[in-house]
Amino acid sequence: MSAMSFKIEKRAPRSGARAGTLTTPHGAIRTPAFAPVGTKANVKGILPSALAALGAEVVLANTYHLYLQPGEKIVQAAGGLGKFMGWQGPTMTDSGGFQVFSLGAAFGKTISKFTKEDAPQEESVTVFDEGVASQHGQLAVIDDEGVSFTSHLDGSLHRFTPERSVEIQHALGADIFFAFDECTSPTEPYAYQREAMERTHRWAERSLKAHRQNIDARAKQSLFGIVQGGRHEDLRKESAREIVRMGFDGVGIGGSFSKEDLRGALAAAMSELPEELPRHFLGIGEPGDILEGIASGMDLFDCVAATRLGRHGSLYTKNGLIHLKNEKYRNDFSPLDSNIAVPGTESFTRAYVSHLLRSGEMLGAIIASMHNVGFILRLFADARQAILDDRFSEMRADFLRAYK
RNA sequence: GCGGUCGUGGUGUAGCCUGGUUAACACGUCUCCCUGUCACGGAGAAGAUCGUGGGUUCAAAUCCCAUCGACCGCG
Repeated sequence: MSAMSFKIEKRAPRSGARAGTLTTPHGAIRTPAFAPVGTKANVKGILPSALAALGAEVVLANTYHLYLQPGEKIVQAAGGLGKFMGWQGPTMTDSGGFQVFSLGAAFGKTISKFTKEDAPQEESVTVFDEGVASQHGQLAVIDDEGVSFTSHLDGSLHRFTPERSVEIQHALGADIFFAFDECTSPTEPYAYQREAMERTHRWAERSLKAHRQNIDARAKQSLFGIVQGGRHEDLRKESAREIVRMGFDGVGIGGSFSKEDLRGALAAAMSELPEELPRHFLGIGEPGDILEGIASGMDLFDCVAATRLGRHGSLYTKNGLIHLKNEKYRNDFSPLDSNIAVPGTESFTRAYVSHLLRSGEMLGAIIASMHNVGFILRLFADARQAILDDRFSEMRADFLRAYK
């Protein structure tokens, strides 16, 4: 018996889009839904009450970060992630797989969720042998059992295995958590993508086993398996089949893509997923990618872009991204987005927030983060309503026409 | 009046003693970037005829003289 239930209420007629409700022990999530990322048990710059006012129904935090600081025992002692951070709704935790690679091995190097096809192919650093590893300040050593890595905080050595990741995530206590996986660089060759994918499958099996052995956790938490396979459609299909076969409560689509691969790799994975399983698109996204994902049948998303872009001075608007630190916004006294009012930020002008950002005031980052998260949540709300009203394709086309 | 210190991009400084390719650095400015987070970030660009005038020298931000300005001390 799963700790969670998922009900699909409406399917779009001309795409894979669907609207549903995911019910967790801490409340319902109306899908398609966006989970703002609260890595270290906080969505940067936004109070939980404000987050709820913006329309968020679920928050995603991170195993890697909370394990390193303050330690999962503290979060457990607080009564779990939600209680610890003062968020009353559903929560999720990511397994730490992605972070071990993006913050450990590649810390400070060029690695991102998306790669640019025209960018020079930088040597990716995901695997070191012991000898080489010991000479690096940052490292991640993968073996079949798990990953040894150094903390990005103090360089200390740590080790994650699928069982350990599950154990930590049980302590964190989120309603939904993810199996520990290996996230490969898209520059790795096909043979390595296959090898990593198969390793991720073995880890998935072990994660599931570890979860099933904990009766208490099983009653309260749901575990999602992660589909890998890089940009290769055959691997994506195979991975989706394997993950589904294992019997997870839901499925996450992981890995890095190039813009060009997104649709194909996604479609390949989706073709193997049963309808009733909730699907989470890990680390996505940007408005265009979100709509692509929804059209493909994804139910859940999480992404740091909204808050990170906001902190760095970029704002989503109905007409596209704007950079508030640009000269022209110094004396632009118009609203942040004249088309969309985001609760709590309606009264601020571009000139004012531009000034706050330029002068390093934290309120600038807060307002911009709130605006962006509110914008994305509004996009999801609109998409969901459009699906219910049988006009998702039109809604998507309309949005993209205005959003350049 | 005398003695001293200092005048280098928007700001603060380095370089000067031991003259020599496109005068360096920080901050600021401008533009771009950010997708399972490294809060306070990354990349690139623009911007100074080195107070002014003369001199020495193949060559002066750098050495010499004068001059203007700022500051300090003594009258």
